[in-house]
Amino acid sequence: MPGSKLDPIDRMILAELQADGRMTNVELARRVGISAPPCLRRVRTLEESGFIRGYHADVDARELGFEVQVFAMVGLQSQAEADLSAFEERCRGWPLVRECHMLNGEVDFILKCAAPDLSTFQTFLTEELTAAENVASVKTSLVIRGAKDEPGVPFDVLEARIAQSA
Amino acid sequence: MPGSKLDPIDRMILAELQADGRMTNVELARRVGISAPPCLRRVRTLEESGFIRGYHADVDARELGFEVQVFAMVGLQSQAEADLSAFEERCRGWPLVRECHMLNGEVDFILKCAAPDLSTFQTFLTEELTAAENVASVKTSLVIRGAKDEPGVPFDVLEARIAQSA
DNA sequence: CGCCACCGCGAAATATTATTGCGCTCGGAT
DNA sequence: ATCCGAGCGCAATAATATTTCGCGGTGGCG
Repeated sequence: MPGSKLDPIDRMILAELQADGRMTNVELARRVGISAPPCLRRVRTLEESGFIRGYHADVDARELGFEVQVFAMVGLQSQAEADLSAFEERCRGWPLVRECHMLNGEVDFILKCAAPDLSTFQTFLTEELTAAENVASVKTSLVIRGAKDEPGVPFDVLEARIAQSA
Repeated sequence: MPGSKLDPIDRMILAELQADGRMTNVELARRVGISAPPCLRRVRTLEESGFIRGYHADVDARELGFEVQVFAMVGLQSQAEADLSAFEERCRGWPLVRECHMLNGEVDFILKCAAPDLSTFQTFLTEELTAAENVASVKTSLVIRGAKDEPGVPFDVLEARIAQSA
């Protein structure tokens, strides 16, 4: 069972750093109830073992002029592994594509895209995405507005789950 | 035109902090080519003016036991503003819902959900989401695997755009 | 029951970093 | 040409991160 190797303090650390990735180590240590050195050791261990993949500033795309956010549902002609991988690799090369997830169901992939304006996205859509090899269908939906955007792990759910299994 | 108030150094700072949110200020200053104090002043300004919304550790959900990721397409019965807001507010209250975006097209909302296992999600789906007031239809797609996940701004696109408009 | 190796912790010392204040320079406007 | 403001770099100080060291608790084994 993944997660079992983590004690409550580790999970607190993860929750705190997810909420504020620039918290100083002393503040973090204070919040989780241990002193700074072991706290830092725990953080390093969590980083090296892959529980923490990295730290990122959350930059406001709209403020920077990226007014357009689009979800694109992509269907492929062939779902052979080689063709799936090829499409994924192509997505990684497109800067406008920020996320690419493979799905079950009628649609093969969902892409989250960001663009400065509609025409930039349209150009990408018609000349790159739709035109790409093996792409059978693309359905796009513009994001009107965002209501919630908190990537990461719901630690309250995790704690509840651990409490019940104890 | 948003973004015009930022000079190339500011944009470099944003790009660096988006890539590594825990970079020390001296390292950041070194990379963008100025000394530490003005660099820190710029970062503070970017934070206060909202270009930087915050910093977050990127926690590996799968390692923590959240094996299930699902996209849910939700259609409502009424699209009156009050009903849309009510649904958004409900989404903010659901821990399993990590993102909620309002869309154009046939579907009203797309939700990105994370759950420890399928049965937890199923319970949420049937007893909470589908059962919620004003919800007309829900279509879900399980994420088989992720191929790209880099939320944020494609700064290379931004720079190209600024270069051409200069 | 007692002994010993093994972790993880905390306190102190050191190195690194953040932060503040000040004088300088470069452009733009009068 | 001169004034003025914005932004920079430098130096000093405060805060923080990081390493080192010794202690106490725990589990395995004689």
